[in-house]
Amino acid sequence: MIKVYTPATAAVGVEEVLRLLEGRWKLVILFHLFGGKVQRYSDFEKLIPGISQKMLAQQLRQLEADGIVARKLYPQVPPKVEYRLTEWGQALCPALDALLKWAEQRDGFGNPARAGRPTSGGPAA
Amino acid sequence: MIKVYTPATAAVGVEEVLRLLEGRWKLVILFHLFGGKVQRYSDFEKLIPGISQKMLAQQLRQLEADGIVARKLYPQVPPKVEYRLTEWGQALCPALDALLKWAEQRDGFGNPARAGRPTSGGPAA
DNA sequence: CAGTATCCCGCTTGATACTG
DNA sequence: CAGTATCAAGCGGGATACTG
Repeated sequence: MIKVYTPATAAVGVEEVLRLLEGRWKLVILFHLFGGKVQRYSDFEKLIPGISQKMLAQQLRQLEADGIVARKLYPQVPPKVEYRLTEWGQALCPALDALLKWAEQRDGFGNPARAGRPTSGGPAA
Repeated sequence: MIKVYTPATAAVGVEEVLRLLEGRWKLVILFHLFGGKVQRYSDFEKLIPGISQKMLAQQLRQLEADGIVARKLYPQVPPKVEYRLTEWGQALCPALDALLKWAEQRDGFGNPARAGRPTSGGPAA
């Protein structure tokens, strides 16, 4: 079954994907899980400096609700929880790579080295 | 030259890309330009119901500043302005397709038909 | 250990009006 | 035709404190 998109439906489709990925910390979380890695709640707190417990929990819950990460609770005291990617979540990796590759091409197309809006750069602050 | 990413730098890279794409109307605009299509300001107003002049202008300016769309002004009265994608902007299309394809795979991985957060679906309202 | 509950602030968006 | 200017609202996110 091949889906056909109009400009409007394609845009909506991509927007839905972006909505899954938007959120100040989701990408970092994801990239700490790609490749089959498994992390505990406290691992993320160490791996991601600056994140608050509220945000960590919130972003994880959303990723879980969206079927991207899987949560495994070990009912013991003290509690132990593991996070890993779902199969579908893993499948996201190549798509994100495509975006990265696209970004890398930027200066390859005779683009005048982004005068307008530095994406991060500018002279080292 | 092959770029090497850590979880953190990869996340930042993708975030930078997402920042270019975020904005209530950018994707629709983009999809109305993919395939070499050229549009005038007023075309967008017709093609995109609900968009205000302020938002249209703003999103176009940002896309232009980011090197994704090119603006061509014909100095005449009344003014005429055309928008098209840059080469780099065109190159974004396959990457977005990858995201769309990923979204389509969702139910293919034994995902329980997204109980948590319907991305749009649910039984026809 | 792994969370939840509140309060507050900034930024993006929307509505509306005006102009070269 | 192709914009700019101004003002207010909504929502995501940060700081902080508390709990099974």
